Amino acid sequence: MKDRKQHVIKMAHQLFIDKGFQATSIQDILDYSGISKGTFYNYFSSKNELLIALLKSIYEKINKKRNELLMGQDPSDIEVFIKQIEIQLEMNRSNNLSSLFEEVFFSNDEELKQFIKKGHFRVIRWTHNRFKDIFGHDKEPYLLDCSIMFLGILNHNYKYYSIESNSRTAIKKVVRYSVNRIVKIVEEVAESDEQLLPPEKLTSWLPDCKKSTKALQQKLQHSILSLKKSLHHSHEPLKYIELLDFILDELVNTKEPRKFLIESVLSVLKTEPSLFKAGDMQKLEEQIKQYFINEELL
Amino acid sequence: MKDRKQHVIKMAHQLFIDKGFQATSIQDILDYSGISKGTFYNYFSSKNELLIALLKSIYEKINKKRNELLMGQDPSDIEVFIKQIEIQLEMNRSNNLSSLFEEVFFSNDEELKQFIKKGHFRVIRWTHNRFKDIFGHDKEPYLLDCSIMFLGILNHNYKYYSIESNSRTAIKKVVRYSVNRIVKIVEEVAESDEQLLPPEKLTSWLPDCKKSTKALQQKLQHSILSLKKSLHHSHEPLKYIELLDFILDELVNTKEPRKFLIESVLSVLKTEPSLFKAGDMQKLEEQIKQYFINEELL
DNA sequence: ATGAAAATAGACTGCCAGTATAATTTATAG
DNA sequence: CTATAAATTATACTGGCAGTCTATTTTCAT
Repeated sequence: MKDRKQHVIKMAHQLFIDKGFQATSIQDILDYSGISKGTFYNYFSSKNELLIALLKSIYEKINKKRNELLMGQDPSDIEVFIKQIEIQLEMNRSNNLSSLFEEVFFSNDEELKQFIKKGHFRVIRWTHNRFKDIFGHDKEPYLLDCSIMFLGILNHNYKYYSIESNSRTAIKKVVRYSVNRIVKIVEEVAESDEQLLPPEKLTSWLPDCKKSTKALQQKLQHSILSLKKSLHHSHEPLKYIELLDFILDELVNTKEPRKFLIESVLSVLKTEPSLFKAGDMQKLEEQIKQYFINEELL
Repeated sequence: MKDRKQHVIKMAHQLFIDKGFQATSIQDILDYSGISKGTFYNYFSSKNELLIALLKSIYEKINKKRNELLMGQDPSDIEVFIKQIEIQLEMNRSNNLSSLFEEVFFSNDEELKQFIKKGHFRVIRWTHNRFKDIFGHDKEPYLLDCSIMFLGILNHNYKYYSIESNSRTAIKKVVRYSVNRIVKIVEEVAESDEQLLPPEKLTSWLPDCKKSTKALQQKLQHSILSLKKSLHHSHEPLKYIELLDFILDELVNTKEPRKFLIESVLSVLKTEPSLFKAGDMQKLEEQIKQYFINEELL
């Protein structure tokens, strides 16, 4: 009955949008979603945990949409970036995320605070990575500052502009305006050569778990190599080798590997059960799963 | 026993700084400040009301310090502005205001939310007024946008920079950096002639109570005129006329009249009780008091 | 079909904000 | 100085909440 858990999250989300997070009591959620207390505490250890589950699912959705927009596009094309940011704001709006965030930060639950904080850091990191794509290597020393300033500008502009009109066109206007500003700021700040925070700070905020990631990558490489070897007997090895190589490349060389892509490739590979030894495929899947769990923890 | 109320506020403030607002129960406040529940609810109708009282006193302090810095200085001197912003951040830091604000916004108390929101608007308005001083009239159409962006940049930069070092020099660095950016942004945005929000929006966010203010101003003008007339018999009328004119000018032509200044001038005027008719002075004082109450309500 | 394991319902506990009432102090008038 | 009214303060009480515990039902593997 996993749908039931999803159902509870959905109902709670509705209540949060309608009444606000704080104002929604657990009893409200029980009544509205038609479950009992035992069930609730079986799913979540607290209201905060439920919120974290909800936010995670929204984060995932945003991430997925952002990645779809980038697929097959030039990463240095700023128009793509603009669309990505628009999506992000649009999702915030439709999920009442901004008010949720604001509410949430006053919580005294340390875990929830950490979660939100990590979320902010991840947004900064994502923006920073995109800025590297867009503005190029020579601007890099200034790009962490610029990411932080960009998000500050964007949030503030949106906050006050949306008082007046809170529509899709409002979002577009705000995003365009904010991006226009940051483009000039990047130029200006590089010229005046002022730096507040060196980009390396990011890795201390969000440690890459480099050791464990490295170790996992080696295991993955090994698994895939042995899979490729066992392909020699296949009648179209090239196609499968390409797929395997893609997986490896996506996991090892991409900042944020696209889970859904990898999963679809895996499913293709699994359509021919005769290709590999029974355990090998499973082993690979297990490792990939582990990899994403690792990613998630940052 | 009015000190007792102040004492409670002070003790609560300490607790808020130590444990956070949400995590502090009313019982904690009662224990820590050695009063009983009845007393507490006699002073404040709720914990939120206490918070509002606390914030008001902090706002006043900040405002006073800011005004002191501006006294006798050139308002267009950006170095003065920098010092004012530094003071503001410094006060936020020492009072743990930023975390308080963040906590507070997730409250479901509508009154408290409105209060905080109004506080944000006032900061924007103050910044906007200062920007008008600094950047001049021709930049005015862009200065509301710039105020909003400046505060976004400043907050974000400070938020993330203070993770690394949270000292007085950190504040200075962040403020200098942020001001350097906004100076260039003002130039750039004026050149590209882009506008998001027209500055008139401010008055709709913070209505001036124009009607009542206008009416009060006329009354004031009248009172002061009659006081000036009665001065003809004095042996040094000029000095007192100047003082009276100063009060009128400060109240009518200044965006944020400096209460402490006006009060000190009033006290000087009152040192010579023979100067004016008994009731006239009192009437003036009453009107000025009314004026500030009006101001406070926006 | 049966027994173990997981899911569910709802009663129960303790805490907290806010209220009502009782006791005490303070102010005022005779 | 005393009596009485008013304000202040202390504390007992209420209702609602989050979270726990236990008994019951459902699910699933064998």
